Amino acid sequence: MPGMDPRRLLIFRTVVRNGSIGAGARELGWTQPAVSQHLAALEKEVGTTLLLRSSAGVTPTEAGSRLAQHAEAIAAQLEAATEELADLTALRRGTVRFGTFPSAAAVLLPPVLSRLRETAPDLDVTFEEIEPPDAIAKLREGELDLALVFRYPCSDVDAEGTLEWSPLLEDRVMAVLPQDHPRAEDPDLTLADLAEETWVAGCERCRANLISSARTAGFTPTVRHSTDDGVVAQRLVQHGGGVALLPETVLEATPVEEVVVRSLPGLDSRMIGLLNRRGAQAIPAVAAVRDALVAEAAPRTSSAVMI
Amino acid sequence: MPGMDPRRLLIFRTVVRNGSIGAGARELGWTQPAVSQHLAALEKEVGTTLLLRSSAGVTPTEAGSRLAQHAEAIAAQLEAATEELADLTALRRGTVRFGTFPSAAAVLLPPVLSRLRETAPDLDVTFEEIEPPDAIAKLREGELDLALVFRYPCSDVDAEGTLEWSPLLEDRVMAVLPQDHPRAEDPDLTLADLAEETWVAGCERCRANLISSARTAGFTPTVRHSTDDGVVAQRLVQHGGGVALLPETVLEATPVEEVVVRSLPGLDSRMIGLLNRRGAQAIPAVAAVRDALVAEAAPRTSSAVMI
DNA sequence: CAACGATGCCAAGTTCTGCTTATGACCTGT
DNA sequence: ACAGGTCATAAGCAGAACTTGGCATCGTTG
Repeated sequence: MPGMDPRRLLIFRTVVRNGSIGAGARELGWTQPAVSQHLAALEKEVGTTLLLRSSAGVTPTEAGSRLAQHAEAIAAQLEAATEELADLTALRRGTVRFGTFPSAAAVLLPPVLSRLRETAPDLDVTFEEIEPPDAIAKLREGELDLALVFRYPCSDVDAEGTLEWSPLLEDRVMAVLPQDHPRAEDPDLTLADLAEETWVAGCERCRANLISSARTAGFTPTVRHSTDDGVVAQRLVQHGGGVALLPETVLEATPVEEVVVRSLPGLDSRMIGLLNRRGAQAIPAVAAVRDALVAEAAPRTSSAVMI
Repeated sequence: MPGMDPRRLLIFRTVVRNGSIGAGARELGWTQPAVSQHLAALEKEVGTTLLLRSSAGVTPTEAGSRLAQHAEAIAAQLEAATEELADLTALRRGTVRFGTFPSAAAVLLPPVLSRLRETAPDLDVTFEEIEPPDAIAKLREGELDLALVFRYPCSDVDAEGTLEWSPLLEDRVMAVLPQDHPRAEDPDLTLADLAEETWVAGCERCRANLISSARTAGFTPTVRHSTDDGVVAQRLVQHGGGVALLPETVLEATPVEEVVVRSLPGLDSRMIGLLNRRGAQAIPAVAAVRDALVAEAAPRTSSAVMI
């Protein structure tokens, strides 16, 4: 770090621009001796006379004019910095790197983006489909600003730690049966009644939820197929591949007519929410995206948790 | 003036470069809370969160990284400024605008310039022939850094005021007679003996000196010709145009064989010296030129006045 | 799993920077 | 000669800012 106080450099600049110490002091809102002392200190710091004093004011020496030029450049840089920061805080600029899990990408994201185009037109939102575990990693490494993730009650509280979790809405898990299933329309159907079925499991974490739910219902599911694609899962069910548990948003995003969707007692919901590094909510651009998401999620479920 | 303390900006920069507040503090030679407080103040000043804190250190927000970039630019500018100043004080750079009166330009200047080429090869000396009165004006206006001027004892102390005078050497005034002058070789010749002669006067100030000297010798000279060119004056004397008073340096610079040069009692000397704005001696480049001139002038006369 | 080491923040105390007021010197112009 | 401009210096005081000490949190390690 150079041994020159940059504040004094700026003071020096205003003095040079004004042609006299007193005038510079007035512009700074200070008294003349204050500025005079600063200039003396600056000259001591740089070890050279910068100004020739006379009763008519001051004129810079050669070293003084060169230094004043540098000071001008620094002042301009400061000006630019404050302006850029103002733009960032006023959302006239800013980028948010946003990651969401696939099914939310289909359902929630488009309206949110269009909402943002209105409220913060100059905000750049770069968006990425990403599974929750990877999202957590990327958030930690600072490669992502905000992530829309889901979590099942059974899942450990994750390694939150430095991350911040804001629940958005509850995504009910539904049972999906083939149309010709004998109890497809049975109003008294429970999860335990499906103990002997073969199952189509979803992604790894959805499968964990299936197993957890089944355990509390008293059985261990026989998993025949595994896919994290909602359509594939439903088609498998449709064609007799088994039964499945799928979240409501997935079923809403990619409805398949030829299957029966049932809400069963004892099925958990998964929570959909936002994840970000602790403190990132303070970043205006991030907050803007969060607000848009909250506004979009609110009407979707009465049990939505506001933040 | 932007409302952001540039020192804090530099502190912020070192913290970002180090990845943690503590490490930044160590580099600055401070304690961690000191830096922490500065960062908090900076964030308050700009109204935005700049760093995301974690137990692993800090990572800049978007605003933080942009600001850090500006801070880098400012630091570089400061670095460049200190370097340039160091060059100026070390005489690795620098320009001196130097003015001298004509006859000195011929005699003193060439050796001085060659001397400077050795001691300060990267020093720019721009040189200008200028009469003392004009030199004073240009010094006042800051268009000249240093001037070599002469002054006669009779001349008022000039309007020194804000200017600084350093005597260099004494320039004796000599009488110039035609070779066929009846008393050309008379060892007892005095100025009073030339009362009835007609005179060739020099420049305005030299003429003033002639009149002043003549008055103390008891007569008023009859001036027939006037010229500020030393050669012309001597030629006029040679061809019977009259007698003249000319400074030694002029006679030395432009010797004319066919005249007789006499040192007479009661003739004043003119002082040759340096003039500069008060305080300009502190400028290294100016001091270098002055030193070279002093070194050059010293052997020329035993009565040289050192500074 | 507990302890350690790293990170950060906060509160309180003390040092010292830095601003003000007051004064004096100097040059300029009337 | 004096009034009005410039700047420097000295003394005093307030607030900034650095330090010390204590604590919370997180990640790692034995």
